Amino acid sequence: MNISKAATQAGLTVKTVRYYDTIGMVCPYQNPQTGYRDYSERDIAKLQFVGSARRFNFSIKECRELLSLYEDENRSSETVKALTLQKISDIEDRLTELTRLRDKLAHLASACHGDSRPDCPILDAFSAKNPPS
Amino acid sequence: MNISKAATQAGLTVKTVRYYDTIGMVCPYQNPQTGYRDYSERDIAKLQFVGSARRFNFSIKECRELLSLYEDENRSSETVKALTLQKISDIEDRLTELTRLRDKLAHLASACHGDSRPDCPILDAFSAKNPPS
DNA sequence: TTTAGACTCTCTACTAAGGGGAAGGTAAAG
DNA sequence: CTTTACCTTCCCCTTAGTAGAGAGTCTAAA
Repeated sequence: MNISKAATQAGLTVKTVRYYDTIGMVCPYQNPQTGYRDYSERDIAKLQFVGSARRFNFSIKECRELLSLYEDENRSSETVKALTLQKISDIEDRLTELTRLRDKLAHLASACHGDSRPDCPILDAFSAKNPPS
Repeated sequence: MNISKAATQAGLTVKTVRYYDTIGMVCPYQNPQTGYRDYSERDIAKLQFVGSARRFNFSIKECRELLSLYEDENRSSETVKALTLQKISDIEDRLTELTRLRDKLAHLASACHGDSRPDCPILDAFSAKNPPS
């Protein structure tokens, strides 16, 4: 199967699919005469798998790990679950951080009258030697 | 003031401070004999300002905008407030997205028994043609 | 059979925001 | 005078691709 059809099937762009080949993640048979890539059903499944995992915020490196587990008939689901729980924990850290950031900004915005006058508590906060925590 | 002291005062690394010069954001006087950068008090204030804004998740481009407002005696606080509200909205979008992601992953993790057996609903979900929304 | 258009290939450069380290000049202290 | 600390520019590396150039290939219609 040609790369554009493979990309469509997997819900990815052609560029991305080609990239996944160059980094050695999903490497199809490549016709030595024409250089054209030829994706098998198994390759498509792998592309779909990686696409899903990426949408779930797993990094390329983590996708590699998941993919090797996906292909390993003797895997233990324990390993996959551990990776997933770690990812959840990462996301929650990021959530905490972003929430705090939003609250601080909202606090500053509410203190700023937002009119044509130049004085502004937001800029004041940014220029403070010890910025508000 | 030398770059390392300037960096310390602003809570940034030397590399970052030098970078802010090369991109034209905070450009100190540079001794033409030695090439050494010499940061004034005003430069330090700008570095601190940018550092704060960066910590508040503003991009370099946005920091440039904020910095020019910071330096503009005739600014209106309206502009700054608008930028801040936009940033808050961006953060909230990201929060929504991450929360949804975490919930999906948590759902998958709870369905996985996580033992030494190979069957795993997480991998199943990733390999599904129509991945779970 | 030729040719136009669609598809593919590789290669390079670019993105954001710096970090790491090399090679070499300068300043301050012993 | 020498050592050490600091400074400079330069280049490569990071993530996860995206954009585009120039060239080769495939397919369908004229």
